Amino acid sequence: MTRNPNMREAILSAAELLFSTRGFNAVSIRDIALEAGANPGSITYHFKSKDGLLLEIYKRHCGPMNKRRIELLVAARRVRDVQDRLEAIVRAYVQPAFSSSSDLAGGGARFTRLRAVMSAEGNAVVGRIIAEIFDDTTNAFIEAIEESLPHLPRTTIVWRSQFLLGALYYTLVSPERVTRLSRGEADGADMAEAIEQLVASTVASLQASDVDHIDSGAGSRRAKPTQPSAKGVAAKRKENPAS
Amino acid sequence: MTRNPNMREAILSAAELLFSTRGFNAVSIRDIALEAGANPGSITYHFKSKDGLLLEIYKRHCGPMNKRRIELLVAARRVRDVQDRLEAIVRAYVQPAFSSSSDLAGGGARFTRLRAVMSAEGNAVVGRIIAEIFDDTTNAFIEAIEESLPHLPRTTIVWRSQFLLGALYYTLVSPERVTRLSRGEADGADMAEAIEQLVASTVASLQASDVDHIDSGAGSRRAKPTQPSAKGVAAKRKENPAS
DNA sequence: TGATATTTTGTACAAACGTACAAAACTCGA
DNA sequence: TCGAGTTTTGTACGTTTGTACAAAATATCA
Repeated sequence: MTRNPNMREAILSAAELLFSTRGFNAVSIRDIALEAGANPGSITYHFKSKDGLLLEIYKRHCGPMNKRRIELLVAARRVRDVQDRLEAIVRAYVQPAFSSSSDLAGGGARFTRLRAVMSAEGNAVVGRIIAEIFDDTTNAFIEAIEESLPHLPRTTIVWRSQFLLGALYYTLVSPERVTRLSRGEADGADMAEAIEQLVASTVASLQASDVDHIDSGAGSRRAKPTQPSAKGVAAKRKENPAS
Repeated sequence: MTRNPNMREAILSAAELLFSTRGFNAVSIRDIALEAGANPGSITYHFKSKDGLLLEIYKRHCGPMNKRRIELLVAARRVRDVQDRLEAIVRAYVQPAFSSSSDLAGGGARFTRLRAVMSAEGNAVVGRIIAEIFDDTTNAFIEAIEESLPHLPRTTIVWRSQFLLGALYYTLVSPERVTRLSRGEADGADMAEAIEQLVASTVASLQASDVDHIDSGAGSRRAKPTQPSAKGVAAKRKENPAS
């Protein structure tokens, strides 16, 4: 069908790069054309519109990434030791976000960074995709974690999965902050190190006991200390509930 | 000096709201004027340019927020029990990001969300401010954590502080994700709950032992198991180092 | 009140935006 | 080699953008 797929690929790649670093609205079609060595007109030819281009980027990456995640998750659930299994589950979620499963070289981190930026901008085009495509995968992970940590309320797992995704995003958005604050001792752009740190941190977070809730009474409370903590720590929370 | 400060405030407030939800470039000066009930021309009168407006928003919030953080940090460092102290330190960092210390009602979370969005967009105006204004405060927190967890390498603390900030940002950027994934059992917009969950998660993360590094030799390795973990967990990291 | 300073308004403009479209260049099967 | 189909190019369009600026309105103080 397409005689020269190179240009189409070049446009997708250039758009991905620019969108993921500057945001959607800060990048013009002319910017993308320049970066890709293409003519502005050929972008509308291939992708109909700027929104269409963004949509195509998502279509390109979402499938392979989540497929890889599920593959790794299935393997992870078979791990015997609870501690090791939990780590494998978290790793199955994190790893494909950094390195692309498909042939697209190293595009994984770039696409994840793109997702972070679009999420921050509240991009309307992307808004719908998120819930439809990603929630299924995320739910599979939450279920797997629930199974490994049956004492932990689902709501707490959801909160901690939110923190994981946020940490993941921000690591890709501002890696230079890690380098700067560590005074050069650590490299925020070292993806392998980032994965290890993120997995270790998240596993520890998940293994912590549930937070103490102030509504001491009913249902949702089932603080069963799994790990350390839970001493005189509670109910300090009322001074400034925020907007 | 200013005869009617209301309009100036209204513009700042409207800009803050719009920037923090849509991003910088997606919002036009005319949008802000409409939201504030002002004339587009009066925005350039008060703030010189769109960049100047953004800068003024930062000036308005950064000082009070970091001042409050340091106040809470000083108090936190005096806590005797190590566990409680660590929690107090993390809370001192998190709490002012959600609820504004100053008179501006509930503007804390909105400004923090703005910071998240600007960070994701790689906003040039803001780029400089971050390092100058925030790093001092952040370093004070890292030092306090170092003091409470002397066995943990500074680099690891930096990584985990990165994850904390990312989690904080994303919680404000996409609260509806928490609500959705928890099937309505949790409310992602419940700031008090978010703070508790975030503090608990972060304290657990910080208390975890250092990650195992593969370069088994020299210097930076000093894995001294503080908490649970560290079993057969290591060196699984080479399959796909990412871009 | 009248003079002065400050704020708001309305309009204007050059530049950049997303997109459309006809012409040119190209590819490839027959 | 020819001709149909595909891709690329160049240009042009109507909008919207950030900003400038003179005029009008408003507040402040003698």
